[in-house]
Amino acid sequence: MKNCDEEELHEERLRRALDKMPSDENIEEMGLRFKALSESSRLKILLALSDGELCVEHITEAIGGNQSAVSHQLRILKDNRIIKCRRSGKKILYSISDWHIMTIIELSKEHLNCNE
Amino acid sequence: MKNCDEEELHEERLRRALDKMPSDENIEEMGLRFKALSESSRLKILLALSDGELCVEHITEAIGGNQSAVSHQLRILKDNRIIKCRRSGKKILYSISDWHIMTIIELSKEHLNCNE
DNA sequence: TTTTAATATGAATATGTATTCATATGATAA
DNA sequence: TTATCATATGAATACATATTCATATTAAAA
Repeated sequence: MKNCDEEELHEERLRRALDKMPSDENIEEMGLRFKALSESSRLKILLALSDGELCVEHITEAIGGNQSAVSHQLRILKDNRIIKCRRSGKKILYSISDWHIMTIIELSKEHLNCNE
Repeated sequence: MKNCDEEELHEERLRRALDKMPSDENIEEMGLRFKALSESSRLKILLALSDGELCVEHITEAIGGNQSAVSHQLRILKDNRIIKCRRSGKKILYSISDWHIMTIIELSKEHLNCNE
């Protein structure tokens, strides 16, 4: 009966998919990166930094909300090595360190604007 | 003093970044998409489906865990219009509907494997 | 029509996460 | 050294999310 062929096709597909499935560890890490991009405030921070480094005050100004919340989000992005920081006088300047991530954000931005 | 120029440079940068900042609504939507990719089980489901449609039983087999958990995650992916489904006999076959998302996952997979 | 197979759903629980407030830190300026 | 400015941190709260278990749904088979 027809279902048997389909069944075999699907099993074959499943095998292929499992073969090229990344390790649990890698999948976990991919998930963590996407999670870092899953909150509006963090996305805004990254978009604000895409033209170059900014101090916390300016970042706070750019995304609205209070300074403490921004600092907490900056920490998450830094812990994920998506941004880095350096001191300059009294200010701490943050900047993008992982440009792969920015590529992904740009891609996603394009898809959103052009295709939906 | 040197800090003044830097200050102006940064204000200018901030202005430029804000100018090309997507709307809150768009940023929100980007965040939602990334959130859908932020859990290992969902990523695994999408990777498993990247070779073609599969029924829930096979998906469950592919990612481990129990059927109910998989159904819940399938629902989230479907609500986000990342996957779709159709019935075939007794089975419900799920498949990718948003190939943009798969491009993003592939990109992220490459970055993970090659550059870190 | 009744039974069975495959999947979906709801409630409960546990865990994770963002935000706020108050305060600590740490470098600089006085 | 002391005071001040910019940022970071911790605790508390409120909200979101994943997972499990038990059960509902629905199409197909008997």
